[in-house]
Order: sequence, then structure tokens, then C-alpha cells
Amino acid sequence: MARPGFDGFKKKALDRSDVAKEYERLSPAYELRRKLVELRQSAGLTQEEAAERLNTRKSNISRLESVNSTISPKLSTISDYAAAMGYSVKVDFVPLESQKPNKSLQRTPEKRRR
Amino acid sequence: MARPGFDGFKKKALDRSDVAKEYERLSPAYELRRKLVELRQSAGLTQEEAAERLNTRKSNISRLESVNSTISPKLSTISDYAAAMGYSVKVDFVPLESQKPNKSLQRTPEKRRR
DNA sequence: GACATAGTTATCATATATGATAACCTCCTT
DNA sequence: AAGGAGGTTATCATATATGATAACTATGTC
Repeated sequence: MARPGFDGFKKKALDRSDVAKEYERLSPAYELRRKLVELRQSAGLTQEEAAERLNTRKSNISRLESVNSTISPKLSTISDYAAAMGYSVKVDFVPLESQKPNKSLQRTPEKRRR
Repeated sequence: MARPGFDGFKKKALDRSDVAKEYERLSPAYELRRKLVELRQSAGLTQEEAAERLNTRKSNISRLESVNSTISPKLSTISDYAAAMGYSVKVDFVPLESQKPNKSLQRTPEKRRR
């Protein structure tokens, strides 16, 4: 289903609680896939064209970009994909304390090491 | 070998050309592993302690951090590792044109799409 | 309706990352 | 010398990502 529509949405809403969904929306995995799609689209490519550049098939591209995907791609896959779009990957690390994405979703802060 | 010493270094220098070595040094994979080690050390942990937090063994941590490793870790592995050190992973993409790490190592620029 | 384009999903085969164990090295302390 | 701490490497088993194919949905155009 290209765009799930309300039925698909509702079905998924039953699978995972609202909190879990929101959590997912903020997850690095989710954000990554959004960025991948954005990268490809800003390059003006279809999944099939992206697949050609990466010597693979469009179904695999779809899986990589899929928000619902349960896979955790290899760094090299992300890197290859990015390179095909004219980008390089940069991985960096931010302290968990300084994230604070949404006050109402904040969990009790990590215990400080002493 | 903890620190390879000159013999180990020389042996490795035979495996890969100087150019390839320098290329590797600039590669995202290399940089990532350096960051991982830095993360762990700044947290004051040994590989074994890190392994405990990640419910695995120190040998696996060593492999993950190893510069010579040929593996390309999964994003979730990097993420789990980072989380164990109190960090979150952030993946972003930079245009290849704007990298220019070293003029002498630059390749001919990507052909522009028109 | 027929057809093409863009994307999704399922499935299987294959490649590769990861987990566990063990042996090893280097440095340090006694 | 003996032992421990920290790290590396090799190997095997297992888990999982990726490649390929095919069938499918949805949309748009003729």
C-alpha cells in the first residue's frame, strides 16, 4: 500500500500504543529513513533510478526507506545509498541528557555516574 | 596485539598501498571506530565493562572498535553501543562537494546533473 | 478498459554481522 | 617468574541484512 489510508493507519495504531508510536517517531531509525527519502527526492530520483545506481532492485530500496521496516541497515548500506545521492554520511554522538526532544515525553533522566 | 608496534605496522603497510591507507584514514568507518573508542574511554570504561553493559563479550567490543575490522556494523549496534555510553546516535548527510578533506586526494568532481 | 509509472510487500537465497569461546599478546605489579 | 588487566585475533554458530523475483496497490494517461 503506497499510502496506507485510514484503515492501515488504524490497524497500525492498534499494534503499538500511542506512546510507543511517538517514541518511534523520534527514534533515530525513523528519522534516518525520512532523511533517506528526502535525499533521494531532492536528487529527483525514483526508487527504481536509485536502485540502478546502487546496482540493486527497487524493492530493496523501498525496504531500506520503509518506515515500517524492522531492519537495522548496515552503516555501509546507508553510506552507499548516500553516496549514490551525492552525499556522505556523518555519524556523531550526542549526550543523552541534552536531547530533551519534548518535555512531556521526557523520561526520568539517566542516573549520573559518580 | 594491543599496540602493533613497528613490525605490525610494516606488515600492514604491505597489505594496502599508501594511498589506500590514507583513503581509509579518511573513511567514515575509520572515523566512526575512533569515535567509539573515544566514547568508551571518556566514560572511563574498559572493553570488558562495555561488554557487560551490552550483554556481550569483550572480544565483540574489540571487533567493533577495531580499525582493521572489515565489518560494517549495523546502525542498531552503533546505537546500542552509544546508548551504553550515555550517548545517542545522530546520522546526517553532507554533500560530497563540500567535503574537500585534502586537495591532493581529491578526485575529479561528480558530474553535475542537468 | 488497457497500460505505464512509482512504490510496497512477501518470500527465498545468500552474504555478512554478531555472539560465544578460546588462545594469544603486551604491559604492569608482585 | 607468575599472575592479572586490557585488548586482539581466529573460529564457529546463529541471527539478520541484503539481493532477486514476483505479485500487488494506487495513480495517472491514453
